[in-house]
Amino acid sequence: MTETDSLPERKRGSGVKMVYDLLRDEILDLKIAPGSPIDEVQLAERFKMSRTPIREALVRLAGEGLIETLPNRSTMVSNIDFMNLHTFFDALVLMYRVTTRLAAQSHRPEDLAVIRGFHEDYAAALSARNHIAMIATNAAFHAAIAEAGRNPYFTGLFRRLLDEGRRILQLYYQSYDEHFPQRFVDEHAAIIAAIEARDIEEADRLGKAHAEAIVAQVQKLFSRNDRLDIAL
Amino acid sequence: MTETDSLPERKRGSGVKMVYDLLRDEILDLKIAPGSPIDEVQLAERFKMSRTPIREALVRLAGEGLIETLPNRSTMVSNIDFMNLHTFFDALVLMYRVTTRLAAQSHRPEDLAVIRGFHEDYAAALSARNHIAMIATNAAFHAAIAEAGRNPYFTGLFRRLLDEGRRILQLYYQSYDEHFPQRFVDEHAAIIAAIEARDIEEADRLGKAHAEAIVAQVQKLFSRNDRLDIAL
DNA sequence: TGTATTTTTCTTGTCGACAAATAAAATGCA
DNA sequence: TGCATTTTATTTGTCGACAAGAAAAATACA
Repeated sequence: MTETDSLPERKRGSGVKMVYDLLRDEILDLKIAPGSPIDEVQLAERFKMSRTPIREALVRLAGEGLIETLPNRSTMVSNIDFMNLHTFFDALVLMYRVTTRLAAQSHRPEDLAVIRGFHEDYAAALSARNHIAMIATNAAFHAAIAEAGRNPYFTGLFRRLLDEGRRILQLYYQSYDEHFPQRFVDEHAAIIAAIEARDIEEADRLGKAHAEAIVAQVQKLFSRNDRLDIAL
Repeated sequence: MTETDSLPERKRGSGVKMVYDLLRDEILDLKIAPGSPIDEVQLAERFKMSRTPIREALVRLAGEGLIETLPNRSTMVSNIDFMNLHTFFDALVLMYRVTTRLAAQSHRPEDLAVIRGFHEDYAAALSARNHIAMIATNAAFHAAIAEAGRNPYFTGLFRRLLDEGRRILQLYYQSYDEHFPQRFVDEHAAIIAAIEARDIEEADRLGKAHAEAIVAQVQKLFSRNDRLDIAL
């Protein structure tokens, strides 16, 4: 796997960010399975740098709860907490509602252009049956709505939740294999309309319904496999 | 300042946590002013360890937004974002409401004992006019309520908000100098009663009112000093 | 004297090496 | 063979040193 550039010239300080970003994506896209061991030395030689910057990237990931560190022993990708899935979804639904409300209330015209952009990206990703792009653009779409609500704290919290949810959605989408429902695209369109009309209650209602529809399907999926895949 | 233990025997891995905890408290209790520079070398000799574990602690703090790092140049304690205070308070009020509601809904008898314990600690700290203890016990009180709601995600988010708010509350309490209002204690008692009665709507209402009362007073304080202390 | 350029200084970022801690393997013993 | 104990191996945590980058100081030049 020679996926690092050949020239050893690297800008001072860029290594940490590169390793962090890459590992983060690999974890959230399930390219590295939950529970997988992470070896500092291996990463160091893979990226052709010392263990120090690798370690810094790992400390950051641990701070976000994406990896877990057993003192003096090993570090591994965090497991998905299937036991408490519903608590995660409760938080997600709440944030969907709050951000959609705020967007309906405080958005500016230029925000809608950004939101529509991601909306189209999502539709395109769905047509192309590209799991990873669907998840990324869906998150970008909702994050853009949160941004339009103009509350940095909510936006920050929401982004964290969306990222955490990437792994779960990944499993969900993988189970489809074919034929994604067009419904999500339509719901997104309806949410945009409500925001543009500054109809706060309608936006809230749609955000809630949208989130709960997703939650219901994910829950249904996992209630089937609960006992089988408990390790993954 | 010889505040580190004399024996050089330190358990492997404990240094990072110690530095992290200590710096964190010093920052949140405003013992280190926002904007203050942080010198790795200085910390290293203060704690009699190498820069490596110091650095790891700083990376963690940076991950929480408590310090900011200028690439290749310097690192300093983050400034309090006075411009966006209201967005922080909106988030805080929401979390007060949500956690109080959930506690009223899902608490178990043993939770109430814990909550009451912190309630009494808070009352004692208020009588003793101990700013720092008041803030700590107040946060512990509300965190205990969140725990009783049995949603780890909400609890985690809420704790982060409460910690972030410690610096603001610190300024707020410092402005009192004397004579703290008994009202907060009474409001806490009312919240406990509503939770115990499992009266969700009342708990929500009280949580909202409690948060908004604090917010209103803090806002009033800062609208006075806004232009003066903008640097701090 | 005032400005541009070089030099110095100071802090961070990275490295290679070593020590501690734990798990795994090997050994001893009944 | 089965179990306890010692030895080895592997991985993490820590260290001291050095190099890069940027600001501050010093110098050159008009």
